[in-house]
Amino acid sequence: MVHEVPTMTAERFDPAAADAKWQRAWDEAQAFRADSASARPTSYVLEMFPYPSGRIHIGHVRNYTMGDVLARYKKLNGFEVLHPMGWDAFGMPAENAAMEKGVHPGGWTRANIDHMKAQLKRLGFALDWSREFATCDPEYYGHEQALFLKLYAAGLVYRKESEVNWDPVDMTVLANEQVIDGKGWRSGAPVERRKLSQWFLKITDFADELLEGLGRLDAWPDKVRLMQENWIGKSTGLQFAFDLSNGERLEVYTTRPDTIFGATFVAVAPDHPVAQAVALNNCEAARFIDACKRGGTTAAELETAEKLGFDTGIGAVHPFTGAHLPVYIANFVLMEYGTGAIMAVPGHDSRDFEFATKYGLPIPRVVAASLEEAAEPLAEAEAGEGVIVNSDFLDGMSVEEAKREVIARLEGQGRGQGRTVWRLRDWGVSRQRYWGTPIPFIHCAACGIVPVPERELPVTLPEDVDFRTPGNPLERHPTWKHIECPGCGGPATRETDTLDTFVDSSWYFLRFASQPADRPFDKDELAKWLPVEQYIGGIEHAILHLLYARFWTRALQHIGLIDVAEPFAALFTQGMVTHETYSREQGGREVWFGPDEVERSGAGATLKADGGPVTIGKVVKMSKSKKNVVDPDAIVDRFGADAVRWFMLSDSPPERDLPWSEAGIEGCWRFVQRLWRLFDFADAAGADPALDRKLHRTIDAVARDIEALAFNKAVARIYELTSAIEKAAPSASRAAAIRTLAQLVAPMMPHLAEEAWARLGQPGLVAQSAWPAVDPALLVEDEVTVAVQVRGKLRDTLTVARGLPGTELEALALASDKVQRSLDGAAVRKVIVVPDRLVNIVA
RNA sequence: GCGGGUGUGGCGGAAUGGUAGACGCCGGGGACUUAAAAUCCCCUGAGCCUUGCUCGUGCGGGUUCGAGUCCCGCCACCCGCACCA
Repeated sequence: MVHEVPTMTAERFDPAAADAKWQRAWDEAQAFRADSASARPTSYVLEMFPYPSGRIHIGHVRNYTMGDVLARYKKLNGFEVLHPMGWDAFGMPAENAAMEKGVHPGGWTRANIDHMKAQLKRLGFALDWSREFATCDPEYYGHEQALFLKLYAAGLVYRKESEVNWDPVDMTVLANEQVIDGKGWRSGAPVERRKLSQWFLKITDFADELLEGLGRLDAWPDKVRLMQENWIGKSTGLQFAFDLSNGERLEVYTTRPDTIFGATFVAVAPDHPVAQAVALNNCEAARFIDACKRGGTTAAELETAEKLGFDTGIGAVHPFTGAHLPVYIANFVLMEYGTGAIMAVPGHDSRDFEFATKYGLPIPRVVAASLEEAAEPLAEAEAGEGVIVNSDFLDGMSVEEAKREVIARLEGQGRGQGRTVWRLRDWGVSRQRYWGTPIPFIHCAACGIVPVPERELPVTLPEDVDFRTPGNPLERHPTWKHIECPGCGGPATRETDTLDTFVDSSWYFLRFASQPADRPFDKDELAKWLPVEQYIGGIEHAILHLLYARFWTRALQHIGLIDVAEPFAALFTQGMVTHETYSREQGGREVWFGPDEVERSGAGATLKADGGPVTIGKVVKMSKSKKNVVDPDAIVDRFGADAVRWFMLSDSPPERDLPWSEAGIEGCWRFVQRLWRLFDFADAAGADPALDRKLHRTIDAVARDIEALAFNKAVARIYELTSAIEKAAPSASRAAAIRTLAQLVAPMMPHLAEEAWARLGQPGLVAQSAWPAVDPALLVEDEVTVAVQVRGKLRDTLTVARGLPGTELEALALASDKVQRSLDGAAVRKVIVVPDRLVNIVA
């Protein structure tokens, strides 16, 4: 597939020439510039902007190709389309590069952006580059600082001393969301707990709204909505106080007040004040608490962790029965959730069951399938629905009735009240890093925390920094942080923490839509574009990025800066690009080879270097360690942008993984050439009604498939139409079909489409043409094939005029030889006729 | 453990309860060519007693004239969460 022939011929499409030519033509025509003043209906198509790591990954190519098809299609349909691109440019890798290679994070980042931008340009994406920005541009992060100060003024930003997740390798604080199985999401190092003063965003103020809003995001994947719902973690229940035998009171929280008569013990977290108090005079208790703290926090350790408890000897008085329940310190109770203390109901909670079994505590049943089964023993905790039993005044009630009754009674006693508890915590945004947005605050010994005055924004990063020692270079910088207090004029210091980079990506879609110099955005201009009509990206952002972006949007709406509540009307999460792996046992270990080191034939594969066989392994996500990566530049060089784009859209549904294969891309390359040859035809006269129908059905189907993001189906339709055109005899219909085909493939193969459009003598750019109109009369066939079944099994088919009455269809079906043979003389009992589709004869 | 998803030829996958396997890849056969590449045509779920018949959408049941599709019960794999009271 080497392109020795540099010129375009009727027989051969040359992407090396065509791609650059049309990319230049689009640039010169500013074909994809979004005009906020346009009178057309608007459409905002957005793909998650990339982190400038150095090179575009094939996953980016898939993501951006999907968005591009949609954006181009929308434009053909008369929309003013906003399809922007930029760079999520702050973050750790730039600092790592600075530490490893001695380069400046800014220089490293900008060089990466330049390279990746050139890579994206080669793929011919219909992007409005005039709106490009990087989040590390002082203009961008300066506006971010202004927004942060506005949220502060509105009481949505606060500072508190708190125990934080400290990553000892990256030497920074992590949000709860960035701790995975007790390890840092980037470094993988076990996270430590430290006390630090941190900046927080009050996302919990919006917990209810964020949860409720999910219900209206019906163009989001259910999976993502569910993940966010679980993350927000709303639960409703009862908080009430037990009187303790030592004269104190103990607040507990439960979601199952209906099971209160089944409570047989009370448990507190090891760091609960009650536990701490006991430990003061009891060294055995202190030792137990210490042991609990040493327990691991990884998933595996938690799963196997035994339920352990320490009996404090204190009794808790049951509010209804007056019974004294033992109070335990228990390792499975969390201080961070609820009140850090629980009423334990072993009969109906699996953890309590396990604990009670171990310590020989009673396990009464208080919920049963029916009143008759009140005495049935419990073999395991039953958390389901049922009727309340063995519970005094609750007996016979449903779970829901009993919950209401218990809450009402304890509220009446002034002992407790109904309460909603959330799993969601406030978002800690302080990072002890250099390469991020400086948090615009000043610490003054006299005035305390002072916001940087707006006229002094942006607070820019100093250029002269040193990365030879770990930690925050801003902290060590000789002059940067020393400043006069804007309040009292005395000596003060700047905040040296920078913002979590997820803040940068929480409002970039607003800045794309509107970018005045003096403000973050213009409210009226935003109203023209927002919400994003279609957002496309990876499932890995289902919680963090998407929840934060939703929060920022709501917070900005709350303070009146914008008029939208939800930033992304529709969300699509695309699958990964995968590739088979090649390996060989060598010196007792598995050695991996890249696709370019291997010769792949039908059944097997050999290593180019020595001709020996290699094992073809599983098709998995592309990764450096397995060496199963393909480089976008290399494949664009070989096959051109259109074949690569076509591959990205073919075969696999876009939400599933797409296995890359050499054979597959070669097939796409052949199709590009096959299409090209089709455009070499002589005009002819005469109609071809069958081809007309095929064409219009294809236009209609491709449009619906693109709108549903079912690109693989659109691709299949285009293959079918191409075959039909190839087989058709020359006619005016055929000529029209070929012209229309150029438009149908324009969103997917824009370069070939432009070249063909020009070759056919059509005016202007196909990218700016109008999507072909469908003639509804041509969507229906005048002949249909009807299936004829006997006892539900296919025996024959009939080709008849569409709309043939059922009685006639039935007669034709019964007259069929094949039907009669199959019936073999049996009496017909019933005939089901579905006009234009099928006849089923039941004998 | 809880929650969610997926399961269809050698592979990626089509299929408003109505002809299972569209379309692509791989493979096979043929045409063209001195030859190869490219291109074009045909075949390609399995089996059999091959005008045709039987079986076939993870497994077992069910509803229906008719089930890949709906219902019940399993199995396998993938993803998310993780002692959240």
